[in-house]
Amino acid sequence: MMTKLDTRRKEILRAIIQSHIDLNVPIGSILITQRFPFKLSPATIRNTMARLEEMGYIKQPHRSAGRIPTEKGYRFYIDTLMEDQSLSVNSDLSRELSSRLGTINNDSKSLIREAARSLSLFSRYLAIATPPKIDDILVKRIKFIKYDRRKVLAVIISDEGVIKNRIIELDDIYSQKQLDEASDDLNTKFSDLTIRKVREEIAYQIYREKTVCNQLVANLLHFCKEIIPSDYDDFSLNSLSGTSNLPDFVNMKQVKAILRAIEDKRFMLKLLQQISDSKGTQVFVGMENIFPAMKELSMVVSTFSYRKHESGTVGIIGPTRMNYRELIPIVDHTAKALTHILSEA
Amino acid sequence: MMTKLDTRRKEILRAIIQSHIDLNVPIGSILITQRFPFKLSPATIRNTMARLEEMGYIKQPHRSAGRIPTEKGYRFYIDTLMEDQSLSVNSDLSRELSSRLGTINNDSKSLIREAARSLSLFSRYLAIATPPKIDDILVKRIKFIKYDRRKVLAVIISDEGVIKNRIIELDDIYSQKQLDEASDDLNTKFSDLTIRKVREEIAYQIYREKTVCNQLVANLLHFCKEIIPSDYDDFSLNSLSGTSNLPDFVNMKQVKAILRAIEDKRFMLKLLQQISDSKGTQVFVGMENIFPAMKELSMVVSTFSYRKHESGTVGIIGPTRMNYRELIPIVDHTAKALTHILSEA
DNA sequence: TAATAGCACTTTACAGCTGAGAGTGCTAAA
DNA sequence: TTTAGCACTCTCAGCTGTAAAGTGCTATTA
Repeated sequence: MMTKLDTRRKEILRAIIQSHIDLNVPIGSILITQRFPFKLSPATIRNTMARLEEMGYIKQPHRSAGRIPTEKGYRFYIDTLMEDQSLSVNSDLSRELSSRLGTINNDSKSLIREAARSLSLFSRYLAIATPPKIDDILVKRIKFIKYDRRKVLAVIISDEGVIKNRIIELDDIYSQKQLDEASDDLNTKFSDLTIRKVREEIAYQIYREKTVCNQLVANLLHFCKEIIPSDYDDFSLNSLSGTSNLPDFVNMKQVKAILRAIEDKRFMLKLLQQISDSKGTQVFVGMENIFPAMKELSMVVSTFSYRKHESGTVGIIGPTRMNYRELIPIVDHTAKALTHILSEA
Repeated sequence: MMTKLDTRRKEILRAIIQSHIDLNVPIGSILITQRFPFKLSPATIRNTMARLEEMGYIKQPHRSAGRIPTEKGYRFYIDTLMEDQSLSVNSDLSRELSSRLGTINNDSKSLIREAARSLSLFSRYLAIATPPKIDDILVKRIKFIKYDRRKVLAVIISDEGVIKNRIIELDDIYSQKQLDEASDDLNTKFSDLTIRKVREEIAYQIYREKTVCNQLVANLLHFCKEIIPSDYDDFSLNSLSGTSNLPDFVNMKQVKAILRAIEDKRFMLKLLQQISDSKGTQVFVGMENIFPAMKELSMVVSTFSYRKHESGTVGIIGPTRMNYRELIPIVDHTAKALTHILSEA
């Protein structure tokens, strides 16, 4: 008996949430009886609603209004009530997405940016994408290219291409051959370490300078220290797309909060940390845990991986009442498509 | 007599515009007599206002409201009525700006981004910055670095550093020496041409393939064609900062319009063309000429130059009633500081 | 003759009121 | 256990009246 009651409650909760997602108004008992074939009178629905409210799944904006889902309600809906739609939508979107990403020649930056753009187009919400964490990328080679009397182009290369380059100016004039020797020296030290390790190693080498016999190498080491990037530096790579969709679903204060958050490096760092720990598509309902004043917003986000290394993130930010049933598969699929395209290149 | 009247009208027009900038309300005749020591009665002010309205410098939002400036009024104010403030403000801001830009090591991208950030901070409006047009940059050298069996890193270098790099995968295995020869070959053709010229030249060379004797060179030529950037491609470099300031001065529709415009490459292209033709700081009052639906917005924008080449732009977008007297010098000074820092590196 | 004071008129913004509509909880009956 | 009925609550849109701000016109003044 208890079980039967429970399933009914679940059904009604689902009905309320789906109705609220569709209509964006507080949902009353009569509306439910009209939209769903429960064969129950409004009064019965009301009783159940009262119970659901006690349990914290729904709430009233004010006395004598319909109910709207709480965050707990959405959470429960997403985790256990919502039926998967992944296949039906994909066939259509999948083509479109693939063709959009397919036209980009294998430049990972543009690819990630285009993924964000597509996602914002499909979802009509704000899309964000962050590139893979660079701290864990393996450094393949450090190369110095002479291109003027004293000017040298320093390039740090990983499996995935150029991580960073910078023109440096040396005190003395060196030949390309000397530079090659120096870079060989450095490469034996650093190659196949992660960027994080390289940074630590450089600091250590500089600390006990004695170990470095060659003056040029010592110089270059100091330059490397400056050039070596860190996750924290390079958030310019964040793609966000669809800011023009923003005003549709939020008020001024929220626009402000969102844009500030996204401009803010620390927020993005926090985000990355939260997400890249666990793989797959995740939903954050009501984001006040991560960033205050975003509490009426949700984020659907997924990770993609770039070759074998650490994963980047793509996702959307939208109102808490967004259509999770449609959007979760879209985000999921976008991330998978990204992983696929990036890995085959 | 006519002259005397004219100067009075000018004074009153200035008073109206400055009051409106300060208070953001329609300005009535009594308010003017209170805020300015004209020694005239409100009735006289009213008569003058009626004349100014006939002439199109001010208008009433509705019958029996105070007057607000028209675009023509702002234009006249900026061009002839506004007294320069450049020195007084600078001493303070100049330090702050220099210290902010000074901490950035000479990476032009970050520098431009930081300039936009500072500008948005100082102005409390939306700041934008576009890097120099790349079409007119001189290509210094094209270099191919082998780093795996078939994988080669192609780097296009100008005076200003790496323009573009990309990993390419060749069909055959070549030694670094072969690559060097090939790149020497290409360099004799392309070095010291502008990017635009190089693009044309590559197209021409590919067209009449016979001239190319070496198979490797022919291959690389095709890769170069893909890699060589164009102005239109690379608008990801646009910096905008202070989007969180946006909601303060515009309504939802405008937020939407602005953000869409800025995400839109074509808009930025149009902007660049309009501006980089003439040097110095310019003001666009009411921007509907450039982008429809931005008509209640103005843009103060200035150009900076990166070494001897084409200039980039920095500026702010704000409400038509922004404080031009303060902001024009700020934008102007930011552009000059950028030019200065970029040129000394 | 230019500047001013006075006055009637206009328009907006705002607060307060009202009725319709939607929804609830409770109670009594099926 | 479910349902019908009912009194009650709350919001929303629309209307009204009033105070405030500002104007243009006209008669008067220096």
